Amino acid sequence: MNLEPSTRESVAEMLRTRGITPTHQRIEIALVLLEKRWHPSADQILAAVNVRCAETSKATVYNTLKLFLDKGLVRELIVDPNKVFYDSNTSVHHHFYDVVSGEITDIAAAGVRVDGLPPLPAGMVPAGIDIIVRTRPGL
Amino acid sequence: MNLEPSTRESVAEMLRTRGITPTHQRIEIALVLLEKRWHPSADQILAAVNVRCAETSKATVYNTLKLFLDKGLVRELIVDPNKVFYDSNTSVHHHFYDVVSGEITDIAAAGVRVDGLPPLPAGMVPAGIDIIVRTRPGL
DNA sequence: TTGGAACCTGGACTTTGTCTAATTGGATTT
DNA sequence: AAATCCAATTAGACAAAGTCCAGGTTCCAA
Ligand SMILES: [Mn+2]
Ligand SMILES: [Mn+2]
Ligand SMILES: [Zn+2]
Ligand SMILES: [Zn+2]
Repeated sequence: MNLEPSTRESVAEMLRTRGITPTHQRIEIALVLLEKRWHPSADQILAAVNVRCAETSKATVYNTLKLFLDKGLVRELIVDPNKVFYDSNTSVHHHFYDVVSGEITDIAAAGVRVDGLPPLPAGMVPAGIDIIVRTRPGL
Repeated sequence: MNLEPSTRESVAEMLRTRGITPTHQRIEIALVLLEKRWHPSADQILAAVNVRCAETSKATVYNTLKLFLDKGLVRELIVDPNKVFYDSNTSVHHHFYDVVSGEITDIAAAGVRVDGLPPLPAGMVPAGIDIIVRTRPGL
């Protein structure tokens, strides 16, 4: 997903492009995911979608996130033992993770090079490399 | 933790070295963690410790894992959305993760080089780099 | 022998996420 | 416009992983 000025209509169009019927709830969730560069959990998304009044259910948030994941609109970040975070930036990149505050920051993939990895286990095909640089507030 | 022929006594000694009073349960759990090169979840550890008869409780397994983690005997692997895995190999290394079977394989750190990472966010200090190479059974 | 500290335990509880059966709503047909 | 249909949504029950606590056990030192 790209970070551009997102009107409800442009988001609907983008969903259609990817073969997703743009319902009210799906548009709201997509808007929340795109509204800024962040890495929200399902809970945060639910809360953000329902700031004004409850219009979307927990089940729909989970259903929609799984749908978006499936259609490649969103990426899961497994970084915290307690919850999954969602990343609307689907281009290849990596993350800083502040183990104290839980804050996540993007690392652009351009320039990052990993050398010397051994060959994959027999019969395996690559499905992505995650680099997580864990950090802590300085001494 | 090191992978050596582990008698109950040698494990007890090792725990003492790290300032951990070696109780029956803690020794059993350490033995399970060391018995082979694997990356068990808390559940698997509980099961393994209790193969013969139930001698250790869930609470103790979680308490002990947290204690071991604290004392640097064990490392957490955050790789699966559903459960934490524990790694008795505390030397710096990385992992293959088969997203289908869930199998985890070590990648020796020797030879792996990461270049071009941006500077850490202001005021942050490094707390470790995790590289997870996700794989899938071939086409 | 007794007192205390550390340790262990069952089970209640919390959090995150899944599932299902019932309902809604919007497009399509008539 | 009314009826129809089906995908999407929903409340709430459920499941899995993990935490917490109050009471019980063990062990050691005095
Ligand atoms: Mn958890
Ligand atoms: Mn979960
Ligand atoms: Zn990101
Ligand atoms: Zn490992």
